[in-house]
Amino acid sequence: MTRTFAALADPTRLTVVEELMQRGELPAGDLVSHVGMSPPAVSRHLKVLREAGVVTQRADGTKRYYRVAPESMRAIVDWTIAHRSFWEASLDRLDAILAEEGGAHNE
Amino acid sequence: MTRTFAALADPTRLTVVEELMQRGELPAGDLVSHVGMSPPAVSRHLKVLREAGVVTQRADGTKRYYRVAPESMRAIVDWTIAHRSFWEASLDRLDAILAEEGGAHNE
DNA sequence: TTAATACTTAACGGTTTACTTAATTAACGA
DNA sequence: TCGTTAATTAAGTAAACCGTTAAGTATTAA
Repeated sequence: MTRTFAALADPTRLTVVEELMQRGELPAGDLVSHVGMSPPAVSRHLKVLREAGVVTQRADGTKRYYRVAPESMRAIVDWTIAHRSFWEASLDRLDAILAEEGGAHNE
Repeated sequence: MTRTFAALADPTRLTVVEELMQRGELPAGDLVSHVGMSPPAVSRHLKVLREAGVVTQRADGTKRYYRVAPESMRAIVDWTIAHRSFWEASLDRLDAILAEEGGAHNE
């Protein structure tokens, strides 16, 4: 889990992941021009994401197409769900306090 | 968002956060004995978590009680939800493939 | 086979991270 | 006030991270 979080802890990598989720699949070159950084730098970031299982690579000719591995996103969702009882309850309580302050009750 | 992920990208800090979510609230000292590290090291980790908004601190006498800020967990949930259409669709498709392979359909 | 394209790996330097022990601050009790 | 407990900040060091340019690999096309 820490490896997944570490992969998303860098602004460039987070941008790449969000771009890939929006566009579906992109070659490394497109990501280079999108993040405005040297190809080697982007290549290293992609390697980190790959080794963390956040993205997968597909080769076609000289191009390497990348896409986000949905399982990795699911892993994050699952982690939050595993501790849902904590933050859900806490936020419900917060909601209740705010509602009471506001003078209204959401039953 | 990267700051939150970075805070959770360290094994010691993730352990601390999970422990705090389970137990609700703990003084720094309890976390020190739980993670088996020197007090200064844990203190620095707690500072990182605090500055990332992942935990909050409450002073009582000489003790500093820590708890997880539910908003930070919610922020992660919201981030996954913002991109849900991507990973949900992808995994549904995967589910469909697996279901077909298994010979069964989950309507 | 030679050249061009797409990308990765190598090598290097500067910054950040994460631990250690030692020193410091703050609150409480005798 | 003095000493103890709880925690933080200071200082120092080794490792990891992130960017660059230069060099290498592989695929396509002339």
